[in-house]
Amino acid sequence: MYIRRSLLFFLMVITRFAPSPTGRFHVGVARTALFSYLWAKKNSGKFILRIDDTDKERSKKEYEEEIKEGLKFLGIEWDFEFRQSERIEIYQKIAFQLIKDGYAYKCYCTPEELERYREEALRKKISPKYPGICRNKKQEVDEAKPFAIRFRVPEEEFEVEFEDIVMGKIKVKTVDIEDFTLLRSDRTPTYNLASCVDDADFKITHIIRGADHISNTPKQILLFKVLGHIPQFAHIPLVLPDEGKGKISKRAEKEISEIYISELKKDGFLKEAIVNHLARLGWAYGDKEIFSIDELVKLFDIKDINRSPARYNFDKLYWLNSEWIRILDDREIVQRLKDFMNIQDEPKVLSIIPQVKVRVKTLKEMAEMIKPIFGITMYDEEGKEKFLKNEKAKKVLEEIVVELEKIKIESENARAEFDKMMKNIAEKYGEKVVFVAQVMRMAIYGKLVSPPLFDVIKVIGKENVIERINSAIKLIEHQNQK
RNA sequence: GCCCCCAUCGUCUAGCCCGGUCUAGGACACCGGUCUUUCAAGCCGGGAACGGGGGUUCAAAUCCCCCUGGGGGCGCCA
Repeated sequence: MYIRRSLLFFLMVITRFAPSPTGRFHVGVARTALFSYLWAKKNSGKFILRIDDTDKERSKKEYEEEIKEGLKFLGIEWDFEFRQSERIEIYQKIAFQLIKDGYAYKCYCTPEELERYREEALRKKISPKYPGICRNKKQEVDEAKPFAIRFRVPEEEFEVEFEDIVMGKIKVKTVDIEDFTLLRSDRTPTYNLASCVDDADFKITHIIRGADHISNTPKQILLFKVLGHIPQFAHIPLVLPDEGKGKISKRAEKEISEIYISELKKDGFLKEAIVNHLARLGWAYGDKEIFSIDELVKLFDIKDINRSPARYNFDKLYWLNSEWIRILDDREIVQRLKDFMNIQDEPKVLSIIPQVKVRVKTLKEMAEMIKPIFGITMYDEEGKEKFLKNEKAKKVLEEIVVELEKIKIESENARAEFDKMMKNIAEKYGEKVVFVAQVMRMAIYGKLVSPPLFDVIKVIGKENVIERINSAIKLIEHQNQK
């Protein structure tokens, strides 16, 4: 499916997200994907997914899968996708053509030699760029020796200048740009070559990528000029980890699993919240905090992105997630809950959602809070110790059984009757209502925390509740015997 | 060492471009209070920032310079 070349084609915004499948899909990468996607959508353009897998050593299929799954989960859909490994011949052809046209040359320096130059330069504290040894060598010599192909940066001293949509005007002198490699000695293309060729071929209008690519841009512009297509650039500041130093990808190998999209999904974060949070990192729209993806498409603008790096902030993500749990329709919540618990009786779950959704921050927590409705698998130890122990608790429970029998749960004023019952029992045993409530909560839910008791009873059903209370009574008796 | 970028509460940010309306606004987090059968949520309130130094100007968070601090890059990685 190739994008048709038409008049529209030249006006259309085309962005791309070009991850290299050499690592997991984390929030930093996801944000650049999101921004590229938003910009394309906002302009009714196209969004391309390009897998930059020219590094065959490090590229892994599993990472590619994780990236795609992550994008799908977040709702970032692409119009077209391809892999650079499928286009190797194209890059090679162009590299050799560039030699013919005088824009590139063969470099016979060995990796070992280059490494030596580098180390020496670093030791002498001078710029470790390629010294241009092969630049003026006769090109036909040593045809049998392995060679790489390097770009010939113009001799004249001038400034390569570009207007970055986010960063503003950036100028770099040609003397500060080295003769970068286009094709390796094993004939595989480097990132700079493959990336520019593709961006030119697919007529990418806006390259939106991380700020770590700023220093590649002047090189690429030189190459783009030769290729005849220069996109606009928008370099977005990197996302910094929650704490500590260095960029997120360098810390990614470490223990922080919360930065991976797949982990966030597993932990019960909603795509709405993640997207919302990602968008607000380095971008704002007045005082507005909650953005749906549709609103983002409308309101987002690359030029409003901040130039300073933002720190990833879990507290805010949690807050946004709880907000989104409340915003989403209860039926939708039930569907999404299926990844976290087995749901046979949907209506039952649905009926308790309103009481649960204000109490949790993630779907995972939500599932945990709902599960006891279908049966107590174990009693909370601390709660058992506190409320399911002595004779008084037993008496209270027995009393509850008797009184509960009298209440018609479905009737109009059942809730009021229930409240009155609790109060009366508390008074009778010289306790506060809290005590009675907690004893009951432990008996029917097995936990110290639950949705309001009356709602729980309604969902579980009076018969089952009484059964559970009787089990709890037996538990107390059993413990007292010991 | 060289190159590029940045700098407002702890964090994300509004304001900065087009100086006065900023006794610097919002949000998260935090701390009080209130409500309450648990836990939350809600409501009310609180503390909390223009990195430092020079200019320019009647007036600077806003413009200029220096310093400091932070980030990124300097591969036959992407």
